[in-house]
Amino acid sequence: MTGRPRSPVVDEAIIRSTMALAQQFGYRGVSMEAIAAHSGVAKQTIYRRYQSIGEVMLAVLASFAEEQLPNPDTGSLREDLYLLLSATFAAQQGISGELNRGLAAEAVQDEAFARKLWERLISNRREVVRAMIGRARVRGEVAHPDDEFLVDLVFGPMWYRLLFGRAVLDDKYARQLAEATATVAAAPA
Amino acid sequence: MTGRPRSPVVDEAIIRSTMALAQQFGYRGVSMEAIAAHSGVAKQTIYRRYQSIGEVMLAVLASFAEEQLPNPDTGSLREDLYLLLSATFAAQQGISGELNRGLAAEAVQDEAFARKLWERLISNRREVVRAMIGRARVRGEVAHPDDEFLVDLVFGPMWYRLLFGRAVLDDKYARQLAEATATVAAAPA
Amino acid sequence: MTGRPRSPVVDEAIIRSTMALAQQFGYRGVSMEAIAAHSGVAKQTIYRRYQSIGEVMLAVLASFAEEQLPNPDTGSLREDLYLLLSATFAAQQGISGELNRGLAAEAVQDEAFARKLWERLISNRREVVRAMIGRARVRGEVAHPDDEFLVDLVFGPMWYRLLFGRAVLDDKYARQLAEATATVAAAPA
Amino acid sequence: MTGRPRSPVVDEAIIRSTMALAQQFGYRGVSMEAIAAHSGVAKQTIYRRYQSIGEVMLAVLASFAEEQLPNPDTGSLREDLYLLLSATFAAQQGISGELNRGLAAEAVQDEAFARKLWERLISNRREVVRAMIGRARVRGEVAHPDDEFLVDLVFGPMWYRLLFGRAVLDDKYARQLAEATATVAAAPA
DNA sequence: ATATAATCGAGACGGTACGTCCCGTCTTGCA
DNA sequence: TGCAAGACGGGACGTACCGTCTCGATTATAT
Repeated sequence: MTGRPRSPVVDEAIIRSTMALAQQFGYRGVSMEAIAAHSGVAKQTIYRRYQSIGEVMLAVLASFAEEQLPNPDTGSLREDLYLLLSATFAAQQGISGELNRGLAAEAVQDEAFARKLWERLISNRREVVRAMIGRARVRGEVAHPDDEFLVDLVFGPMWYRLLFGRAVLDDKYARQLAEATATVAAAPA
Repeated sequence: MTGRPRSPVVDEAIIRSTMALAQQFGYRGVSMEAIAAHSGVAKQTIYRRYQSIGEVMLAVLASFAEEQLPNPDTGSLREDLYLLLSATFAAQQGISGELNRGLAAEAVQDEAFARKLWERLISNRREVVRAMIGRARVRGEVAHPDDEFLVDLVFGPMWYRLLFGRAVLDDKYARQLAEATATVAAAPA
Repeated sequence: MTGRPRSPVVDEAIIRSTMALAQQFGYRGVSMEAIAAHSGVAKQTIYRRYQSIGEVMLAVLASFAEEQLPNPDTGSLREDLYLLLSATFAAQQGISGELNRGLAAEAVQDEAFARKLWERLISNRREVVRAMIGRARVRGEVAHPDDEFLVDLVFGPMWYRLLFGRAVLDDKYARQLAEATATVAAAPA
Repeated sequence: MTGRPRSPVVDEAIIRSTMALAQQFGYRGVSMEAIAAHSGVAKQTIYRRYQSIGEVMLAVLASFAEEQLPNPDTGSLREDLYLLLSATFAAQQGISGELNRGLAAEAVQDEAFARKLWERLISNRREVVRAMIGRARVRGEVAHPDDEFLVDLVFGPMWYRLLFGRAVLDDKYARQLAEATATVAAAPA
C-alpha cells in the first residue's frame, strides 16, 4: 500500500541543480530538461514532485532557510518596515532575485501557479507586515483604515523594480519606502 | 535598393490577430506561429517588423489610440493622480491587461526587452506623473525631494496586482493610491 | 530457503488480464505496465515469472487447453493435414490470432525470444506434421525426401497471411494448402 | 503558395543514416531519435516525410535500385521461379533482410502500415510471380486454378524463415520451393 | 512459537523514445 | 524588396514503458 518512499537525495539533487542552473544561465536556462540532465534525475521523477519549473523554484526559495524573514519590533513602524525591507532587498540580490523574477514570469502565465505562489511565499511576507501594522495601530501610529492597501504600498514598488530590472533595490530605497508607508499609515483616510 | 514597400494591410493584420489571440487564448496563446497562422501573414514578414512577440504586443498597445493617457491638470495633485490612475486601471481590463501581463513576463525574462519596454511604454507613463508632480511642486503641494520615488509609488502597486492577478484594479484602489501618493508628496523627507 | 510460495491466483490474474487487454486493445495494448495496472499485480511479480511480454503471451497461448492440437490419423496425408490446418486456422481467430501476431513481432525483433518461441510453440506444431508425414511415408504416400521442407510448406503461408493481415485463414485455404502439400510430398524430388 | 521545397539532401541523409543504424545496431537500434541524431536532421523534418520508422525503412528498401526484381522468362515456370527466388533470397542477406524483418514487425502492429507495405513492396513481388504463372499457363504448364494461392506458396515459406530467423534462405531452398510450386501448379485442383 | 525467507502490492527511480510545439532562419516563386 | 508558403535545425515539452529498486505487509516452512 505504501510503495517505495520518495528519496530525499533526489529532492536535494533537484534543488541544487536548479540553483546551479539559475546562477549560471539565469532563469531562462532553467528547464525541466536541463534540471534532469544536470542532476541525473529522470524527468518523470521531477514531474512526480512538481508540476512546473515554477514550482521547483518555489521549493528552492523555500529551502533558503524558510525565508529567514526578520520580524523586528522596535516600537516604531517606520523602523520595523525599514529593517524588514532592508533585509528583503538584500535577499533579492543574486540567485534569489533571479528566482523571484522567474516566479513572477510563471505566475503571470499561470493563474493556478499564481495562487500557489501567493499562498506559499507572498502571503507570508504580507503577514509579517500586517502584524507590524497591527502593533503600530495599537500604539496609535496608524490612522489609515486599510491594512491591505498599506501592505501593497510596501511590496508594490519592490516588484515593480524587480520586474523591469531598471533600478536597484538598495538601502536608501528601503528607507524611503518605510518612511512613505509610515507616513501614509499615520494620515487619516 | 528601394523595392516593394511594406504593406500597411499586413501591419494591421498582425495587430488584429495578436489582439484576437490574446483575447481568446490569453497571452500564452500569442506566439509568432499562432499570429502567422491566424493572420495569414508569413512568419518572416512579422520578424521583419518585430524582434519578438513582446514587441508585437507593445505595438498593439501603442495602437490603442496612442495610449489615450489623460494628463489632467485640475490644480490638485491628488485629483490629477486619481484621474490618471482611474483611466489607467480601466484600460487594464480586457485585452490590454492581458497584453500588459504578457509584457511583464517578457521583460522579466529578457533584460534587453525590459529596456525597450521601459523606453516605449513605462517612461511615457512616468513622464506624465512626473509632470503632474512638477506642476504640484510649483503650487507648493510637494515637499518630498525625490520625484522618481513618488512615481514608483504610483505605479508599483498596479504592477504588483497585475502580476499576481490577485486583486482587482478598481476605482477605489485608484483613489486610495492617489491619496496616499499625494500624502507622501506633501510630507517633507 | 523455502519462503512463501508463488500464488496461483496471481498466475491466473496475469493470464486473464493479458487476454483481456489483447482482446480490447490489440496486442499493442499489452505492455507490462498495462498488465500490472489491469490485473492489480505488481510489475515485479510479473517479471518474477516472465522475462518479457512475449513470454506472457506464450503462457497465455499455452493455457489455451494446452494447444488443443488435433493429431488426426485418417490414413490420408491430405486429410490429416486438412484437419490439422482447419483447426489451427480456426484457433487463429480472435485473441489467439492477436497473440500470435504479437509473438511474431516479438520474435522478429529479438533473436533469443525467437528461439524460445520456436522451442515452445512452433516446434510442437511442426512435430505433429512431421509425424503425419512419417505415417504417410510408411504408407507410401511420400516421395519427397525433405520433411522439413514439407513442414515449411504447411506453415509458411499461414504466417505469411497472419503477418500482413491481408487475407483470411479460412477453411478453403486449409483445404488448398493440405492438397498442395500432399501433392508435393507425393512427387519425387 | 509554393514554399521552400523539400531538400533532397535531407532525404538522402535520412536514408543513409537509417541504413547505417540498421547495419550497426539492428532493427531495434533504428528509432526516430537515433536517425535524427545520426543524420543531423531534425525529428520534425523526418516526421514531415514519414509517419513511422517503418515508412522510413520502406523508403530505404525502395531506394535499393527499386528492388531490382529479376523477371526471367526461360520458358519454364520452375526455372523462372528459381531464378526469382534465388535473387530474392540473396537480397535478404545483410541489411536488406534486417529491414524486411523490421517491416514485418511494423506491419504486424499497424494495420494501416501493413496496407502500405503490401502496396509498395509485397504486391510488386507478387505481380512478378503472377506474370510468370500467367505465361506458364499459356504454355500449358499450369492446371491449378488459383494464382493467388500459388503466389502464397512462393513467398510464404520465405517470410516464415525470415520471421523466426531459424533457417537459412539458401540456393537449395530456392530450388526446392520453385520445384514444389511448379509441381502444385501443374497438378489439377 | 518463532525465526527465516520468499512473495506480493505499491510505487519510486534512471532511462529512452515518443510525437508535438514553437523558435528563428532559410529558400522557393510570385507581385 | 515584400510577401505567402513552408522547409529546416534546434530545443523543450509532457507522456509512456522499460526493467530495477526499495518499502511494508503476508504467508509459508524449518527450527
